[in-house]
Amino acid sequence: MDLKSKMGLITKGTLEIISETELEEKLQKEKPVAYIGYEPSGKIHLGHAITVMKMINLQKAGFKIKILLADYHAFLNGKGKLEEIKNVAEYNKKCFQALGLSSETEFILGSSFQTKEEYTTQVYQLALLTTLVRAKRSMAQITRDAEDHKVAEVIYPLMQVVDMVFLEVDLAMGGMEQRKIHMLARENLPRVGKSAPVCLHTPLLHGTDGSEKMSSSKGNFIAIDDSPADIKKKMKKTYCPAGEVEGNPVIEMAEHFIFPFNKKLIIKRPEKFGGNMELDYTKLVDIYAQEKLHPLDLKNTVTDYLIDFLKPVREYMEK
RNA sequence: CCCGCCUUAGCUCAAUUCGGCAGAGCAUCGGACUGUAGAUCCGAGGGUUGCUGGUUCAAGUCCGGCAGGCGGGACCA
Repeated sequence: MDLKSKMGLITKGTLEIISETELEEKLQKEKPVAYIGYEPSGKIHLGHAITVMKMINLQKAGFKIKILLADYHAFLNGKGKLEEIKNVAEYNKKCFQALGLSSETEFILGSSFQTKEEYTTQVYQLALLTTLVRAKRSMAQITRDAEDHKVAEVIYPLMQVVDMVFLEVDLAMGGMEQRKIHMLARENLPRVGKSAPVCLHTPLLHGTDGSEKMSSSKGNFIAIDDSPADIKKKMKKTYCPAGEVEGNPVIEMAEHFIFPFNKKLIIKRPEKFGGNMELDYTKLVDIYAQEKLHPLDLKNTVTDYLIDFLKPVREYMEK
C-alpha cells in the first residue's frame, strides 16, 4: 500500500490528526505502534465501535495495534473494585476481537506495568510540572463524578501520558473527549525528554437520547452484542427529529456503520409514502434535511442494517 | 487531633412552635397525541429516612456510638 492510500484510510472519518506531517513520517517506520486505551466497561457499545473500526484501518495501514485495557484508570475513575474491573476487561477483550481486529492485536492490562518503579517515577515527574487546574481540565469529559473530586482524578491523566511512553506509542487514538489529555502529553513528554505521539481523534457518537455522548453509564447506548429485539426496541426510542442532521444519532449511525461498507443505502418505504430509495451519504443528508425522508423510514432502515452489521459480532460473542 | 453543620426515592429537596400513616419536582416506566423519537397532556412504579444502640404506646424528628461529606480551629521544632 502506498503512502497516499494509507493516509486516505487513516484520515477517513477522523475529526483531526495532530499532525498529518508527523503521521506521514511515522508511516515511514518499519512497524509503527498505534494505541488506544479503554476503561473496562460493562457494555461495549457503538461509541467504542467507531474507535475500534478506526484501529482496524490503522492495522490495515501497517500499524501494530496495542489496546490498553485500562483497569487502573477505571479504578481511579470510581468504577469499582480492581478485581471486578479485571474480569470485565476479559469480556471487553473478546468484544474488541469480535469487532474484527486481527489476531496480531496486542491487549495489555494496565496493571501489568503501571506499578513498576520506572513508571511511577515518571508519573511523579509529570506531577511536578503539571498544574492542578490543567490536569482537572483535561478530565472534564472523562471523570465519572462532576463533584466530590478525588486526587485520583488528577493522577489519571498523568498515568495516561506515561502509558504512551511505556507502550512505545507512535500514535495515540481516542474520541474527542481524549483531546485534552493528548495535548497534555504532547506538551509535557518533550519536557521530560520523551517524544510525543501523533494524536488522532474520532468524533463522538451521540447517545440514543440525543445527548452529547453515548456512554454506558447513561444507558443511552446500543451494545455491540445486543439482540436484534433489543436493538429494535432501543432504536424505536432513539431521538430523531425530522429534518435535523446535526447531532442526529440515527444519521450518525448510518454514517459510521453503513456507508463505510455500502456505497448506497437502500431505504425501504411503503408505496404510500413514496416507495423505496437508494441514497449515498451526501444524498441522504440532503434529502433528510429537506424533510423528504421521514424519520421512521430512516430508523427502520438503519435498524435493519445495524442488526446485519452486528450479526457477526453477536455470533462471535456467543461462541 | 478538637469544634460545628449535614446525610430522607436514581438526582435536588419537603415533612406545622414542641415526636403521630414519609411527600413534591426532575429523572424512569406506561398510555394519549403525532406515520419515529422529542415536546405536551394523563397515569404508574420507585424508600430498611447513612449504620447502630436507646427513650417512648409511637422516632426522619429526642439521646448515645460509629461511618461518610462540608466548613473551621489546632499542630507546624
